[in-house]
Amino acid sequence: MTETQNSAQERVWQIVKAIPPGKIATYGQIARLAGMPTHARLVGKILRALPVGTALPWHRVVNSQGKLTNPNRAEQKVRLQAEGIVSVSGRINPRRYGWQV
DNA sequence: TGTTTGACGGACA
DNA sequence: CTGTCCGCCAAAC
Repeated sequence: MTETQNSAQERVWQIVKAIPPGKIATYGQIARLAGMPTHARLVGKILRALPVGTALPWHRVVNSQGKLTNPNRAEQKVRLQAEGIVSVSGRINPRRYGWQV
């Protein structure tokens, strides 16, 4: 494993960890903040590799359409609701819950 | 080293 | 609104 891979991974972790409670961010947004504007999919890949029970708020990451696309979306929805994030018709309103950086 | 995959995104019908 | 298509590119295969 190279250092660039490592730092990319750590940057993503750092950014996800910085998402405020009650807010959500998109994969593309995280990729851009990490300096990899074209690697939204890589963000998903990195999050997928997180250990179960990680302290990172992975549940605050959704796609650009405000939808939950991960394999564990049921759990994610529960966690989001626990933070007061309401989805309308299966979507999250970015105007209210989007993470303004 | 060539091919496929994918927690994406945006354009389009 | 839903569904389809394509560009993207590191990883996995």
